Amino acid sequence: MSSSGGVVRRSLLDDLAASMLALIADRKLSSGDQFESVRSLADRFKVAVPTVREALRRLEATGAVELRHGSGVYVGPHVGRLVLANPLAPTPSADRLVELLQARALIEPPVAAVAARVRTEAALQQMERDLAAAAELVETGDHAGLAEVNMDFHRSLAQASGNATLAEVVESVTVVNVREQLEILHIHGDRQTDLDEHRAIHAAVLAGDSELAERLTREHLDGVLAVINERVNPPQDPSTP
Amino acid sequence: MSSSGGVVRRSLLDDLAASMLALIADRKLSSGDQFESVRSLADRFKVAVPTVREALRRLEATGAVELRHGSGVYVGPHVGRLVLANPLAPTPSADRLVELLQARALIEPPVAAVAARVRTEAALQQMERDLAAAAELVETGDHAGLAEVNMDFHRSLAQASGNATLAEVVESVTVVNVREQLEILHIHGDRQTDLDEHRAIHAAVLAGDSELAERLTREHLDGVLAVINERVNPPQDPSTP
DNA sequence: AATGACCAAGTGATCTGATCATTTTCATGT
DNA sequence: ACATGAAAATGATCAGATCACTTGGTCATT
Repeated sequence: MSSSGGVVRRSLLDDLAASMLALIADRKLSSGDQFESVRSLADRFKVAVPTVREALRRLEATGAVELRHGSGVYVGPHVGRLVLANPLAPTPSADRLVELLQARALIEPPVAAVAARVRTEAALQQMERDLAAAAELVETGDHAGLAEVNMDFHRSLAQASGNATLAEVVESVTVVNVREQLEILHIHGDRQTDLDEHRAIHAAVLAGDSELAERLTREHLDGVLAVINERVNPPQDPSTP
Repeated sequence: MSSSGGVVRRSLLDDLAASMLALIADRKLSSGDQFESVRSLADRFKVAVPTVREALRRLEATGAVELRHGSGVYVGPHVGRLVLANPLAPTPSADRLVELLQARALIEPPVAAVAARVRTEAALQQMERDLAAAAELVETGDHAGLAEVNMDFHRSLAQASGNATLAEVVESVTVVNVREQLEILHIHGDRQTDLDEHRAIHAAVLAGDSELAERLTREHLDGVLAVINERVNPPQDPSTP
């Protein structure tokens, strides 16, 4: 009988996917490295090509690998992550958007506080680059690009906490789909204000003032949330019930 | 030409996966419902069986569908989610485990506070069921089962916040892999104490005392974190450098 | 009538082998 | 040195076949 007590039922595919991940780990491959061709994998594991491809699709779905037509199989950007944004998630509804922002307003301020205490060097520099890029895009009026860079800032802030799991959580809730949704709803805060607030947060983190960083981040996200709430749930006029 | 203005480069597989999700949405299928056979899908979309299977594997990886051998294709438990735990994640290292707990200790207390304000009815009842199950398992000494039910309690707590995104985040960071890791490290807090603390949190939420719920949750998780930290980073003895 | 063994249809899992499409490489010619 | 274009490597898709598992019904046994 099985020694682990568990059922040995794992399908060929489960084994395959696990083996391929193990292979990547053994070779110490990391994001962007080329892996191995589909055919050679099929040969190595003594299975047919379509089977290998199914296993690869599974890995691909979580960002563990990438399949580039005509080029090869590569290690993906999310290999080894614990929490991810659902890559198949549809553009969220307005309600879901509010929920998402509420979640961020709850999670990110404490993360900023930690970031101010830890201050990972690389992340600080990344924040500065994000701010510079944002300033540039405010000038040129590239609103779509600006929205992305602003998200990048929040992710870099989370990186500064030095906690990879926290960074993954924040990255997961700062998904880009949201940008589309914001544009659909024609929600735009004052872009210069956003930039100023981001700069203030960065300064607080740089100074190691965790309380200030937390408060500024909370105020910033609450502000965004207020704008969105106003759009999604227009304030009731008491005179017209 | 394309009406959406986006790049039309999406591969056949992207279209397939998206179409199948749309089909599920159109039919208003939800978790557990039977979908459609692989062969009929291949027929419907005029593609070969292996292609359909690749697309299904992609959906399967995010919990959008399930393939049951000999039975059929079913809608999965995570369809429509925004944030998920990486289903392919390896059992985390000790360091990663500490990070994960730190993240939970940061995120869950404010969630508990919201839960105490909102108090979703169904979630409250679920918490009670979890507590009852936990009490049972404390008696029978089923430690593995107990660890799972304790995780369930934290998930139910997050559910009570009424914010699906928050619940998804909490579920993602309360992955079961951690149980294995805890057992590997032989980390066990006092099980009766855990149960008592969970009961106290539940009571605070039930009473709508958000400050208390937050504090209790924080103390609870900090306690767990302290135990783990002690194991992973044994306190330095100054007399033996 | 209830139970259990057995069979058959439906369905997923895997294989084989081929062909098409894209990328990359590299020899060739200017 | 550079541009060109063929050739090789590689992923994408197809077609059809066979194996394995689940399920529901049949039928004999109790």
